[in-house]
Amino acid sequence: MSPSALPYRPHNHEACVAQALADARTICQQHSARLTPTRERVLELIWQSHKPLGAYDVLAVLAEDGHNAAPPTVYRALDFLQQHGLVHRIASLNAFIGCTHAGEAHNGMFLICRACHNVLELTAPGVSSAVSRAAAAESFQPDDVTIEVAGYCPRCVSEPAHDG
Amino acid sequence: MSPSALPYRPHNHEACVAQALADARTICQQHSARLTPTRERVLELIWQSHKPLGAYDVLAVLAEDGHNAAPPTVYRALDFLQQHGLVHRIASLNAFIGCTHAGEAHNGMFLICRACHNVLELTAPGVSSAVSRAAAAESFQPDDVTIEVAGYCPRCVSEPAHDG
DNA sequence: CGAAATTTGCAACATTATAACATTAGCAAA
DNA sequence: TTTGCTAATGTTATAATGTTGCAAATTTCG
Ligand SMILES: [Zn+2]
Ligand SMILES: [Zn+2]
Ligand SMILES: [Zn+2]
Ligand SMILES: [Zn+2]
Repeated sequence: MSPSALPYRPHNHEACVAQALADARTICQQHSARLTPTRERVLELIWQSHKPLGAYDVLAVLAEDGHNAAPPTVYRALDFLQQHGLVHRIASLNAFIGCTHAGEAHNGMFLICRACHNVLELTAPGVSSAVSRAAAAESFQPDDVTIEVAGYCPRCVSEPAHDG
Repeated sequence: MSPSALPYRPHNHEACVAQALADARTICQQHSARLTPTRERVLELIWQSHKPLGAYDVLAVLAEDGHNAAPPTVYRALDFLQQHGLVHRIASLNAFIGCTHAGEAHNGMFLICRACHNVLELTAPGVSSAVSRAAAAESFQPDDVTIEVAGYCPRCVSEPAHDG
């Protein structure tokens, strides 16, 4: 494994974005869903960093684009992207982040840095199975699992803060 | 263990409330914190059922009480109660629920029924340790862990819905 | 008591999200 | 090509949730 996951180290982030957009096109085609210009632009904005973006942040950038959009436009695009597994909503932040496992069946777990605000999405099989067992012990049938861990990323535990 | 956890079966719920309030008094005393009438009333309202209650729901009941409260009153009371481990906020619902492990060190995991809206708080050591391991594998230092599982409770998997 | 700290009241405001309805774009059958 | 259908978008307004700032009241403690 890498010494440090993507969000925490310098990398060619344009490649992240390009890959995400390419994956999105493929997935939407497979789903017979239309990745319209607005939807694609919103996805691109969400991917502009590894930090989650609020719906109104997206809205503001669209406004800079000259796209005179209202809140429903953004929320609809985000709903669409969520539906097709391209973005996740982080409940504890009321914000959205690009899915790094689009297309794969996965149960995301999010590591949210309180200092630099980067978010790392993990697939943690051990966690998923532990949750399933705990739910099963109560005869509870899980449908959707939210796991969000706030704390400090490897870079920020040592140094004060990184906005990278 | 019981065949079915408390929220899912008929029980003397007044006893739940009374116990919660008694525990709260003890805990606040230990913390040298003041469980003022407003705070106690809010805690009682949160405990009125095993379903989470929104801040504005609390506000509405206070209004019925004749207590002319504004949002900050409720949010401050809720903040206080959270601070002392007496209630939890459910991020995926923007709502609050009484803590069933007040006073004990614990990492809550919440089973949220989509049909009857009851919430069961569990202490799941297996889950906590799996989360810790997953975070450690990324050199991430966890601070606060949110685990919320939406799905169907034992009663609602079979029958259409229970409001109990 | 009287100063300091905590708690509350209150008004305004900020942020996040949805409802309702009109309009337009994409696509296929007549 | 025209018609008719569905999905997508535009538009306006509003709902729901949460915060800031300051003044007044209450409690604590010397
Ligand atoms: Zn990147
Ligand atoms: Zn960080
Ligand atoms: Zn009960
Ligand atoms: Zn249920």
